[in-house]
Amino acid sequence: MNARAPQKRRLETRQRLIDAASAIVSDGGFAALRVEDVVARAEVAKGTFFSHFEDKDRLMALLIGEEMTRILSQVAAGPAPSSIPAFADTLAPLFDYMAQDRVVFDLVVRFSGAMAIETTELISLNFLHQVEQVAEWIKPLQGKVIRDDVDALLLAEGVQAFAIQSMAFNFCALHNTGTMRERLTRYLQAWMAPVRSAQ
Amino acid sequence: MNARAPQKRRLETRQRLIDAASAIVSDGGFAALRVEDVVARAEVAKGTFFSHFEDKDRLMALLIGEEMTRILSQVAAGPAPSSIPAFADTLAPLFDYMAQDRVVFDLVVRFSGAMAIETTELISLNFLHQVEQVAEWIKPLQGKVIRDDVDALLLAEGVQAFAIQSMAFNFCALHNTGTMRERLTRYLQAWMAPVRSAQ
DNA sequence: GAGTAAAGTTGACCGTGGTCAATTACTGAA
DNA sequence: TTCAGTAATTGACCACGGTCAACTTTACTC
Repeated sequence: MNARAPQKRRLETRQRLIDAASAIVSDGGFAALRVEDVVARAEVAKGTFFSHFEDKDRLMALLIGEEMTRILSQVAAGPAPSSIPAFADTLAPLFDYMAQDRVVFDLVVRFSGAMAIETTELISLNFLHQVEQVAEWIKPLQGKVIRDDVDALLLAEGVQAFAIQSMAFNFCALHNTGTMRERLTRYLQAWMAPVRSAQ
Repeated sequence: MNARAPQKRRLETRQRLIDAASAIVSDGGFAALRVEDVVARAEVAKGTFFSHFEDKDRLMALLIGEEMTRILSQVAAGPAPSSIPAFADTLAPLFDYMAQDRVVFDLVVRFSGAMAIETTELISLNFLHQVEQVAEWIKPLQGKVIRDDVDALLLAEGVQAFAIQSMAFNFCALHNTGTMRERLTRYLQAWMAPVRSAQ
């Protein structure tokens, strides 16, 4: 019923593939990643690649997901933001990584909603953790510098939505005024600040 | 300096390609679209396809953009929403079309920020028009059922950001509770309602 | 150690998007 | 009408992701 544990050989092969791919990406970027180059560098046959990864995108998603996880845990270990603009600053390393490259951004968006049921997609999990982390930061600030009429989790989801929007605008020819962070800060101010109705 | 006007023959060929592609999409969906099938149906050579469209994605973006434009103008011709939940209802035809199919959604997101400078990408323009339209709807409601401490255009951009987020969650294995519209309505309520600070 | 079933790997092969030098059709000037 | 120059089209060709039946290695049983 449940699968047998993989042999040591398989784990080594898998690691060789990942290492080869990482090396190629680190000089040349994701756009330069070719499956043939990966298997040549890892000294395995092409078929082996696809026995380890469903497709090329999954491997890229794995590499990106690992890096995002690393960055997020670093961010989470640091100090919590204490004001609304500080949220954009604190999360900047993560967002800069996602927006660094069109290929990366497209893949992140594509995989942020997991591709299929029952998957353990790193990027998708990372997005969940992001939201949880942001919600944790928000809670103690609610009623002070952040509105408290809305659930912290919903606010955190909004932060993510606005972050994606800001990143997309960053690549967009029609919205080329201002930096990503300025734009995001404006959104977050409007989204999270306690508002006194004019009425 | 500026290019000569295209010959009639060229315009006819282009239309034949578009018609062929439309026909294939309408039975089989976007996932079934093959360039070879399109050129076979249009009775032209493969090279002709790529002299008319930069790549296959641009043709798909064109078809999708045309449909989105049609839907948006229909929506714009209808009655304006007069409450926050009504925004989700009024825009539903547009969002349903975008979220109907993974291929469509991915392409829309990819092209919503135009791909390059100086392009006239329909989807990208459509997004701008969407924001303008939504802002027009928002303005007369500000100070009544919608907050007026934030610019209508910024609010409209937020509507778009939340719509994308809701659609993405719709495809996501990890967020499979509730419909897209319910989710969007919750966001919009929090985003646009006049809020009295608890403080 | 021999036998064998499952895991792991291989590489020739295929599908499909995209290229480009060669060819054909059109246009406008003389 | 002729002809040169340009627009439009062609299809053989390539690049690259992905498949799968055959083969090799490993792990387990007796």
